[in-house]
Amino acid sequence: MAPLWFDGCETAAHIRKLVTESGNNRRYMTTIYDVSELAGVSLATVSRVMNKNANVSDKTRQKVVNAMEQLGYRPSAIAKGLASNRSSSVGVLISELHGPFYGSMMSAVEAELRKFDIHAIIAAGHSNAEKEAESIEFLLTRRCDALILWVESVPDRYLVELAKRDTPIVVLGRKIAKITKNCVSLNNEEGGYLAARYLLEQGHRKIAYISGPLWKGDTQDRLSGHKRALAEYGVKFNTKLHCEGDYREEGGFRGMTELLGLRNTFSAVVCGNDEMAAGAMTSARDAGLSIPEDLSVVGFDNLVYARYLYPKLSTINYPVREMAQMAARWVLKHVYKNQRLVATNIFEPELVARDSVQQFRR
Amino acid sequence: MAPLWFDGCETAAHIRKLVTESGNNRRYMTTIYDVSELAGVSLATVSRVMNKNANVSDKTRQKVVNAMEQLGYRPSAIAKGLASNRSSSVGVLISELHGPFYGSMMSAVEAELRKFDIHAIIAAGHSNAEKEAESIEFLLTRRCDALILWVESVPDRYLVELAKRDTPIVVLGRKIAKITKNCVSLNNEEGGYLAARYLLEQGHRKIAYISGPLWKGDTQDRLSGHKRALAEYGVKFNTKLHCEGDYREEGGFRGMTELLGLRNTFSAVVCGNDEMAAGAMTSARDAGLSIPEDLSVVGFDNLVYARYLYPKLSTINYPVREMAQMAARWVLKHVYKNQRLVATNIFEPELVARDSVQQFRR
DNA sequence: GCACCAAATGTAAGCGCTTACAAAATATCA
DNA sequence: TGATATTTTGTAAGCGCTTACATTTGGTGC
Repeated sequence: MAPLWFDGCETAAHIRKLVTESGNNRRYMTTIYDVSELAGVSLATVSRVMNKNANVSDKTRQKVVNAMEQLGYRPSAIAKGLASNRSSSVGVLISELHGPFYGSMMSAVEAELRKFDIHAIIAAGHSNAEKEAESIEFLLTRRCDALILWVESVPDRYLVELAKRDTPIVVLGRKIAKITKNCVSLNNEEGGYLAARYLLEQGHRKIAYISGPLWKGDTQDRLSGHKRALAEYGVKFNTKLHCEGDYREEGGFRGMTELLGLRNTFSAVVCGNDEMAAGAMTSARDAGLSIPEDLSVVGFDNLVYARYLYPKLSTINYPVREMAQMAARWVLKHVYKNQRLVATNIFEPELVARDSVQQFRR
Repeated sequence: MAPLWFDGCETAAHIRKLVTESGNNRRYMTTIYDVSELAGVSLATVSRVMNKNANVSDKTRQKVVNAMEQLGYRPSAIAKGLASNRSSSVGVLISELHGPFYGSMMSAVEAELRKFDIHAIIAAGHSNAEKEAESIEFLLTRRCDALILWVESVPDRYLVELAKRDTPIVVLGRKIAKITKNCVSLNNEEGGYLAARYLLEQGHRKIAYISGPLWKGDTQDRLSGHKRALAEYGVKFNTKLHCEGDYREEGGFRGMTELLGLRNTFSAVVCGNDEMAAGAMTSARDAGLSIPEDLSVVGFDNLVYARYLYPKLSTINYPVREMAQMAARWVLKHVYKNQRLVATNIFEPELVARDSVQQFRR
């Protein structure tokens, strides 16, 4: 019969017994303690062989490795994190978990970090200040060693404050004056400029514009680049040809439908991003227009599938993958002291000319 | 002068002092201990107010909440996990972090879990047995409370064994005989059947097929559904019209190019998924064919962007979101004891007829 | 053989929480 | 009012690791 304290006092040690003795159902995973016991060494030694670093004789190491194998031991990242004050994970905040743009970003960050056995903990901000802040809180709670943030709604000062706290951050896709060193961003103004200039060069003068939501920084930047190009060619920006979208296919579709409904004449349209371009093209075609014969269109982002659209979409390349990789490297360097060179903070967009734009002929 | 042990002995208590006294750089986040001290209550009480459950008087609760606020306290999920043997996280393994299909899946799982404050820890398996197993190990290491797995390469028996261990699993998109209760899958055979039958109904007889990789289970199932439909219409499956793809746009492009190069005649093609359909359409158009006039095409998956392709793609609906949600609910029910009903294990595909298929006329 | 040193191993305290149990405070009722 | 039941609070022992420091072991050179 078990001693009196046996019932109430469920320490891991007892559970160990229960599990082995009776197939008890309580969840219990092998610990470093089990390993040390089986191998006949101390906890510290087991810890040493796990972390590869310290001096352990081959004989001992072998004993430990065998014991681990035999027990199917899996170290607990949780316990390790608590003891070492390092979680070996970095928080990644993006707007949505789906969507080609964020997908590439996430994928690139993850790939870069994983090379160094760092894990990305991913959260979605849904382009909403409250949810963004909440997700950041969450990541902090998870004790990430650093944060890579693609945030659209939270104000600059919030990020500036955040940067002062214990967890290093890098802000992606946004340039904030007081913490430029923590920012990796794109020259959106130039992108907007390139798109418009391309159309102007092809002879277009009546150019419609389906922008992203106007409250977003990148929307504003692209728009002002757009205007700069127009001005350069002496074309006045016509607000009737401007329509606010949502950076999604639906928005592009609706935008084009609206633009067409107004009986404006325009020979080309630039869209705030490729997804909207896809939607806009569908709408234009529904209205009986052919692209690019009746309407030229240029997008922004150069998503993987831009070249599978019909006609293949001319667009502005957004080097997301490179930027995401850069963010990851920043973290690797500054947080994990991996000495990689970090060079660029601001990336430049490029025009990718494909088949959706035609020279203007009247 | 500080006592002798002060230098070498960096306990959190000392760091607390160092940080406050000298702005020392060591990372230190406020702990439950700081809160309890400021509020003038015990650790247990603070823990109680955090977990909302137990009996705490309003007065005390308020003191604690104030202290937390004042200190900017953020509980450590790591410490909590260690102490409670629950990480409040479930591991999600998918093939790729990018791509519209997995994006939807991930997004749906995350949304469902988040309602209950459970976090998804996401990992990629890259359709490669070794990496899949490695990722599973990783998630186990992270002490996830459950695993939701979309795995393609790891053998059935591996999963059967895994299911016996301490961490509950649910397998998505794959049906495994010995653990059907843990599986949420699609009737792929029926999907393949529906796609082919649709074409046959429209009068097509020479039907090409660009499948996914043949080693994948779903590829096989769809293919056999395809053959079943052909047989029903007395059409012989022509291996010369079959081409193995990779479920990606590139594969569809290459597949179609190859098919066309062989100078076969066929009036329609069914593609293993929408991404390949997009690639195939591009290739066909490059070869001067119009769709659907010269070639009808049907896809599989019904990705969000399928209806933005040109022409709008006819395809088979794969209810990923619903399935992902179901997997999440399974976990919520069985692991977190949230009493939601779980009904379906096998989902049925449906034909979505749009514009990429035309009645056959010779 | 012995002193000495480096390498190998062990000891034990601590990471920030949870939780069983004990103790104290308050409410309830005769 | 005091005895008892109930609610609120505190105490302290873990959770599975890391790591500073102490101790042991096994070579060296003389």
